[in-house]
Order: sequence, then C-alpha cells, then structure tokens
Amino acid sequence: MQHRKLATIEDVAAIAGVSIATVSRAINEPTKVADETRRRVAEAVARTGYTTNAMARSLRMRRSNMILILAPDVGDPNFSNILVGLETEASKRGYGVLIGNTQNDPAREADYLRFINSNQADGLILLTGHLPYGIGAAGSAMRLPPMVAVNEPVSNSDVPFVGVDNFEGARIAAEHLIAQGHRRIAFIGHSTSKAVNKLREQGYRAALSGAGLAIDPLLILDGDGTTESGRAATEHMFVRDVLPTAFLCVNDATALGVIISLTARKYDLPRDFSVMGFDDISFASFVTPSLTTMKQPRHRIGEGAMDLLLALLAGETPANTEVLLRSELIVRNSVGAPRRA
Amino acid sequence: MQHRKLATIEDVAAIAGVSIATVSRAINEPTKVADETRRRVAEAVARTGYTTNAMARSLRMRRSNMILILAPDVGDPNFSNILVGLETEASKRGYGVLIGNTQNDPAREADYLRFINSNQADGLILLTGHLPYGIGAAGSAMRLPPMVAVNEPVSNSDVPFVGVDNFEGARIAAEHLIAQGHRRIAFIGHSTSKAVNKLREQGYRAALSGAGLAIDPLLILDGDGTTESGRAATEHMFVRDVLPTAFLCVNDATALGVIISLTARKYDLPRDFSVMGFDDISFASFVTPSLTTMKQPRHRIGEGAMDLLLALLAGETPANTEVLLRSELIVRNSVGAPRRA
DNA sequence: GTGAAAGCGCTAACAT
DNA sequence: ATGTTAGCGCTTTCAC
Repeated sequence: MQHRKLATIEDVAAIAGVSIATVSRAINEPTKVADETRRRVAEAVARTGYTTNAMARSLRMRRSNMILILAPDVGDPNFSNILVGLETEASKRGYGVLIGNTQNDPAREADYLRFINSNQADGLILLTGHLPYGIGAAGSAMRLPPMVAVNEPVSNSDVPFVGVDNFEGARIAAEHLIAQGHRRIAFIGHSTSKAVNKLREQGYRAALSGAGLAIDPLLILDGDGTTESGRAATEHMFVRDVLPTAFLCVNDATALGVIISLTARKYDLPRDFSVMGFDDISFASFVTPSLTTMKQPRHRIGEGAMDLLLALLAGETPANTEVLLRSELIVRNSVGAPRRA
Repeated sequence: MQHRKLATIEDVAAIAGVSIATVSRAINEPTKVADETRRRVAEAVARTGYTTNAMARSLRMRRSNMILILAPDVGDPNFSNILVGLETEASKRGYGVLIGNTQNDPAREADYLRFINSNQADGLILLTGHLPYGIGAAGSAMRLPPMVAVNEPVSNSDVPFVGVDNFEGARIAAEHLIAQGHRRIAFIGHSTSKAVNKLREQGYRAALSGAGLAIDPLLILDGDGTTESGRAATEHMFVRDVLPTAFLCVNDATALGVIISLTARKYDLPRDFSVMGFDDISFASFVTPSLTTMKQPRHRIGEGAMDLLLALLAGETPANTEVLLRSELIVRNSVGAPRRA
C-alpha cells in the first residue's frame, strides 16, 4: 500500500467509465450530474481512495485555500487561544493555516510575503499591529492581499480589525473597583504610543467621571505593559508618597509587577491595596493573590477574525470594518474593599 | 501596482530575450548558465518583480516545501516554544509551516492528512503522541510521509523522536531533593500507560537507589499529570497518614495541585514540605512559593525536531532515531531542607 | 448531462 | 550553454 502511486482524477474517470470533466463536476458541483453517474463516481472514488490534488487545483483556480498568519511571537500566551480560534474556524471552512513567526524582524516579515506572492496563501491575518515590511511601500509590485488585523489594530490604515473592546472593558473594570468602595484609583500603563493603552485609560477615565470622581493626574502613571513597568510605577508612587487604594493596570503583566512590588513591601493584598489586571492570561489565577481581571474572549476573537477574512475573500464587503468583542469580568482575590473607606 | 497581473516566467524570458528554460535554470541552477545571461535574467526579474509561482512548481516537482504540524492543542503552554523552535528552523531552511490543531479528534487528524496526500506538505511533525487516525490502518491507501515525533514519542513505532531526557531529568530532580537532606521523597504521577510518567518515575527510583535509599511503595502515588491529580494524591496521603518530606511531581501542573492542597492545609512551604515539578511551564515562577523544577529546552527541541525531519526529507538516514536533550534544574523557592532532618 | 480540449506556470528530459 | 517540449492534475469553456 505504502508507495502505490496516488490515484488521480483520470483513474477515477476510467473506473467510473466517464470523462475527467464529469468526475470533477460530480465532486465540485454534484447537482450538475445525473444521480446514477454521481453514484458511479462516488464508488470509484471510494475504491481508489482518491483525494483531489490541491496543488493542481490551486494552480488552476489561482487560489490555495490557505491563510497566512503573521505573529511576532507564536508562543506568546496572549496569542495562543487566538491562534486556536483562527485555526478552528479556518479548518471548519476548508482552509489551512500557515504560520509566520516574525519576531518583529522586518526581513522575516518581508520574506513571508512570498507566500502571498506565489498564491500559496489567499489572505493574511496580522497579529503584529502593523503592515508587514515591504507591503505598503509605494512602487512595490506587491499586491495587497485581503487581510484583517487581530488583537492590535494597524494604525493609519483601513485594515479591518477584530479585537476586544478595550474602552468598555476598562470602564467595567474601574466600575468594579468603584463599586467596592474605592475612590482613589490609580491607572498604571499610560502611554502616548500604544493604542490599546490609550483606550483602556479612556475607559478608566470614563468610569471615574461617570461616578463623579475627580481624575487625579498623579494617579495616572506611565507603563509599557511589562511586569517591570508595573513594579517601577508602584515604587515611584511610594517615593512620591502619593498612594491610591486600588491599582487598575493596563494588563495582567503590569498587575503582576504591582503585586510583586506591594508584596515585597509586606503589604497584605487585598486588605491593604486592591489590584486589577486586564487580559486574564494564564498565570492570572496562579499569582497570590489570584488576579481579578477582564478576560479577553480570545477563542472568539480568533474565530471572528477568520470569519471576517473569509468573507472578504468571498468578495463580500462586511458592514463592520471593526468588530469589538466584550471582555468578561473575572472576580478573584486581588480586589477588596478599601481599608479606610 | 496593486492589481497588475503577476509576472510569470514567460514575461521574464521575453524581457531577457531567452527561453523560459533558461530563466528557470538561472534561478534554480545558476552555475549552469552563462554569466551574461544570468545577469540579464536577474535584471528582468527585478524589473518585473517576478516570484516563482510556488503552486506550479510544487505541482511539477511533487513537493511543496511545507511541513505539517499536528498538535492536540496549539495553545498549550507546553507546546508554545516548541512551535517557535519548529517554525524558526523551518523558516531558516526555506520551509513553511502548516498547523493542524487536532483536539485529539480522530476525524480532524484524518482530515489533515489531505495536506500530505495532495503534496501540500512534504513531512509531518507529531506532537500528538500517536499516529494520526487513518495513517496506520492496514489497507489504507495512505502513504507514510517522513515524520518525527516531538515531546511525546509514538509508542510501538519506529517514528524518530526528539524530546527531553525524562529519565535523566527526573533523576537530577530527585538528587537535588536528596542533596537538600530529604530521605522520604514521594513521587506523584505514577502511571502504567504514559511513557513520560514511567520514565520520570524510573529516574526517581534510580536516584533513590543510587543514594542507598529504600523505595517505599506507599510514597509512589498515581497521577495523570493534571493539577487535580496532584491535589487528590496529596489528600490521599493525609488520609492514609503516610507523609514524605518532599514531593517530586511528574510535572508542574501536578506540583501545583500538591501546593494547593498543602497551602489549604495551612502548611508553610518550603518549611514544612518541599515540592518539585518538571517542565518549567510559564506559571511556575508565579506560584507561591515559586516552583523549583526542571526546565525543558523547548526551543531547541523544536529546532532539533525540524532539523531531523528535514534531514529525513533530504533522504539522509540519521544515526540517531531518538534525540534526547537535557533538562535544566531551575532552583526557586519550593524546596528547602526537611523540617526534621 | 456529458465529453474534448485548452491551459494554469513551472521543471526536466532531450535535443542542439 | 541554451532552446523545445512534454507533462504535473486539475477546472472550465465550448460543443454536442
């Protein structure tokens, strides 16, 4: 069995006693073939174990049924379930998924475009937050493939985006803190460059304003989303001696930094301070105290993005060029009532 | 630029004033072409922005330069860096990587084989621990593609394997515990079915025997590698009132279960008990106490596996059909001297 | 409802 | 060193 030559459409046609055109139709447009003929073809297919050769089909049809996913780091826990969602949806719709781990290296980004150029991939999913190097360049012979951005939008572009509603999520988070009685709530993760940070900060501000609370600029600290930035910001607050009762962090990694700093200073959480994150990455439930946070519907984000891309591929022009999914409040043990309420 | 028809080899040939065969040679076997001709072709390629159509080439050559990776769950933190390693090496060697998330569903496994059948993928990486459903079946028309198993070997097969040396790693782990003064060391994660568990248990036994310590069957408990199994095993020990001073767990997830159980019983770790894991998955450093464990060289495992597969594809017959990499002892805070040494 | 034949873009055998 | 040509396996007009 092992090395027997693979059956082709000709083999099937010979066995079924029809032409290859009929076999092709029987498989791809069953309604255009007589019942009896279809039955004979099906039988021949079964007997030969025939599968249509995707390369030949792709060459002829000029499409590969493959999607290229460009991500800076496939191993990033933030991406993992998005990838699963992307793959699941693609697979369900008969598409294969090709991964490109770019490590934010322009050379690698450019290199992966060969898949697009040579029709090895019909569409592109961008987890990188920017167009691959070489694709936007004026005068480049590159044609723009259908694409959608996930997780992080592509700034200054009209690339459709699927992701979480950061504004709304941060607002819900801040409102949760307020509902616990907090009035002095810090926001850790201010950034002038990161769109995600900006939106979450806006959500924070909206919640405070909505509750009639003043916004204290001293309680809004810079942060780039790393654990170290969370630690540094917290230390900075102690140095300045301007302290909140609760820390709303731009993401879980930052929150971890805050917790590390607070724990090192022997504070008891959440008795002395409350800390909230955003994302619900895998370690969130293992930290002590386990982290109250906003969970991103990663799997659904992946599915949604792939669904949108396939719609684009099918020539549809979807109404929404921006799909925002809601995050979910996950209550764990890092938030309590303020000590001196 | 955008939608101009892609240049083909004919366009290039026309501009360079040579035949398409010469263009093909100039690109793929440059030495077989005169310098001047090569130069002209290069110029024409540059002018047209020509890239060879991979579909046509694959159809003709019967190979795609693609590798299919079958994994039960691409999002599994245990896999993440292995995937990165696999992808990095493949990309470096001019191969693309296709991912198949099987969810251990036989139907999906079988479905993904269409990539192999239709030459869309030349080789297979198995992270599943078993042959895909439908591939081994007697009488199946499926040809066996070159493949290598990663992380978990395929039992009862001669599929080459690349992974960590579980026996050696567990022995080093147990020896670390012994070196801290422990004499009553439990092994959590005995299994008659899982090869990984068996090997790690053997490493544990070897270390104890090597140190002249008796092996107490009451200190070896069943476990399937889940957090829950770690918790259950620990509770069971308290019920039986047979306690060790240290727990060597078959993996980090199990160790987490042990820690949860011990912490719930108000024990202070590592003062009252020491706990060791295996794998060094991402949360290991975030648990309290942070987990002393054996780190798997995941990135190198991925690279090594891809390297082996590409060697197979090149027709080489590698000396080693089993590549075992060494794990590394990561000392954190879950291990100390036994309380009553 | 079905068949004949063209052709997708390329590589490789053969010829020169 | 270069050109001619046959196909890789399929889909899709165009006839019948």
